[in-house]
Amino acid sequence: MKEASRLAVLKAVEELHYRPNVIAQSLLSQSTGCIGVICAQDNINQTTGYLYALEKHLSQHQKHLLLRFANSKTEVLHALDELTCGLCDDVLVIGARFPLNISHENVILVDCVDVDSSNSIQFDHAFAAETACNYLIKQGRRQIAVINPDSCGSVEQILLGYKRALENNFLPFNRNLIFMDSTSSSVALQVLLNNSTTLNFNALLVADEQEAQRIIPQLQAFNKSVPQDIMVFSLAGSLHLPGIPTIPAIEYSMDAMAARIVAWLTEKTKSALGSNVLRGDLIIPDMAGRK
Amino acid sequence: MKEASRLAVLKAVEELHYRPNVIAQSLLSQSTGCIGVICAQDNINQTTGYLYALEKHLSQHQKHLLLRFANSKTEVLHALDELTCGLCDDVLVIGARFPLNISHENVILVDCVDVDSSNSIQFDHAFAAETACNYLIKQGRRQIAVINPDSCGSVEQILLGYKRALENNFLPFNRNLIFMDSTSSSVALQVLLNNSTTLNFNALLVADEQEAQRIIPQLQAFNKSVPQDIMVFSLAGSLHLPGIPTIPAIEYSMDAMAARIVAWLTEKTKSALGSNVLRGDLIIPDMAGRK
DNA sequence: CTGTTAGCGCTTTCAC
DNA sequence: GTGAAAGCGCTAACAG
Repeated sequence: MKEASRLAVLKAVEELHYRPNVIAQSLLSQSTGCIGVICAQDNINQTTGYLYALEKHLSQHQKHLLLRFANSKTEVLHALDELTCGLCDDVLVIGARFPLNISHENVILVDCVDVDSSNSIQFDHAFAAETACNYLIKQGRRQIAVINPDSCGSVEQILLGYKRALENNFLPFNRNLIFMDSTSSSVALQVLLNNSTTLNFNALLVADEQEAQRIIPQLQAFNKSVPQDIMVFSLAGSLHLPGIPTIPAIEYSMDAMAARIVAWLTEKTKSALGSNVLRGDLIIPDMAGRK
Repeated sequence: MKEASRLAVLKAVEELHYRPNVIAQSLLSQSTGCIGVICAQDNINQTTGYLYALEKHLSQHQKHLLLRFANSKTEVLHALDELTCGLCDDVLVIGARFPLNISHENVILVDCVDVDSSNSIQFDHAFAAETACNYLIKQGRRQIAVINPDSCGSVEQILLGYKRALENNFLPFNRNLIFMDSTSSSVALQVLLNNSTTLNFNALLVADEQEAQRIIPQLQAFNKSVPQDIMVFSLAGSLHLPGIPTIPAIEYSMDAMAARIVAWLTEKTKSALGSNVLRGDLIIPDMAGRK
C-alpha cells in the first residue's frame, strides 16, 4: 500500500469529519453500550446522586446511560419493554418501593424492595440501624424511637439491627418505641409525643433526611429541641444543603455502588458483585458548623 | 395466505417473545430515537427538574434520553463527539456557564451562556428581574440590592429588567446596590452590610435559591431578619424542600421548557421553538406556611 | 499483506 | 395478492 494513499485516506477522514457509525457496529456486535437506568424512587431528588455517580463510572467504560423514570410496576415493565428490544445491553431498576418479580438475565435491581432475584444490590439496613443505635447509645441516648414508613420494605432488617445493638449494650427492648407500620410518620410522632412522659425517648431513627426535615419542625413545635432533647438520626443519607443543619446519618457511597454495578456489567460474572449488600458510612454533624 | 399459518406466526411471536430489533431498524431509518442530554450546570441538584420533565415528554414521543454530565467545554465537546456518531439524533446541552461556540444543526443549547447560535432556549432574565423588582416595590421595598455571581452571564439582562422596573416606578437607580462582578457573594454581602446604614436596603435579589440559603444565615448573623428587615428574592427557582422556608422567587416551568424542546425535536422547524426565550412564573411564599 | 465478500436484522422495493 | 432481493454501515472471515 502506498503511503500516499494512506495519508490521503486519513486526510479525507479528517476533512469530511468521518465518524464510524456506532449503530452499524452495534448491529454486528449485538451490543450498543447503552445501559438503561429506570429510576423508580418516589423522591426524585434522591436520583441525582445515583445518576451522577453512575454516569461517571459508565462513561469511563464507554457505556451510555439511558434514563427513564417510572412510578409503578406497570411503568417499570413498560420501560423495560422499550429498552430491551436491542437498545440496551443491560437495565438497572433503582429504588422501586413496589414488588417487581423480575429476574431477567440483564436486569439489576438496585435498592429495590421485595427482591428474590440474585441480580440485585441492596443496602444493609440492619447494619445501618445497628451502627445508628450504637452511635446514639454512645452519645448517651438509651431510649431510641424508630419511625419508618410502611413502604420502605426494610422493616425487619432495621428491627434486626436495632435489637442487635440493644442486646450488645445490655439495654431492654421497648415495643412502644417502634413505629414500623404507620401510614403517616406524623401520626406516629404524635403518638410518641403524647406518651413522651412515660416513654421518655431521647433519640429518633427516621428513614431518610427528607423525613427528618419533616419531623424536626414538629418536634420543635412541641418544645423538643433537636438535638439536645431528641437526637434525630437519618438511616439513609443527609442532604448537605445550605440552610439545613446536618444531622447524624448513615450515608451510602454512590461512588462505591456505581463501581460495583459497572464491575458487574463489564465482567458479567456474579462474583463481580462481591456481596450484594452495600454498607453505609456514618456521618456525624460538624459541631463547629452552623447552629 | 392461510389463516392458520398467520396465527401460527403470531403464536410463535408470542411464545418466543420476539421483539423487532430496534438497532436494525435504526440502521435503516438512520435515526435511533435517542436524544443526548449533556448536563453542564455546576449545581447538579438543579438537573433533576430538567431531567424529569424532559424524560416525561421525550418518552411520550418514543424518544430516549441519553444522559451525560460535563463540567467544562472540553468535556462537553468530548461528550458531543461520543454521542453524535449515529447514536443520538439530537443533543441538548443544559446549563453551561462557559462559552461553547457550538452551532451544530442537531445541538440545542438550553440555559447556556454566551449563545450566538439560534438553536437555543434562554431564560428571560430581564423579565424575571423586572417582575421581581415590581413585586418587591409593591411590597414596600424600594431599596433593592442585587448580588449576582460573575459567572451567571445574565448580568446585562438582569440589570436591564432592574432598571426598567425602577423607571416605571419613578425610583432612582443606585449603583452601590448592585454587585454583578463579585467573585464571592459573601464579600458582596459584607460590603452591603458594612454600608447598610447609608444604603438602607430592604430587599435583595440573588441568582438562585441555593445562593439565597447561603446568604440568609449571614443576614441573620448581622441581626437582619428575613423577610422583615430584608426580603430575599431568588431569580431562579425555589427549592420546595421541607425544613427550608419558601422565599419569593421566579420559577421556570420545566414542563413548558421540555414541551418546547420536544416540539423542536419532532417538528425540526425553527418556528416550533416559538420565541427562544422562556419566561418564569412568580412564586410568592405562603404566608400561612411555616415560620 | 491487501482486497473481496458475507452477513448482522430489518424494511423497502420490485418482480411474480 | 405473496415472495424474493437489495441494501442501511460496518466488521468479520476469508481468499488472493
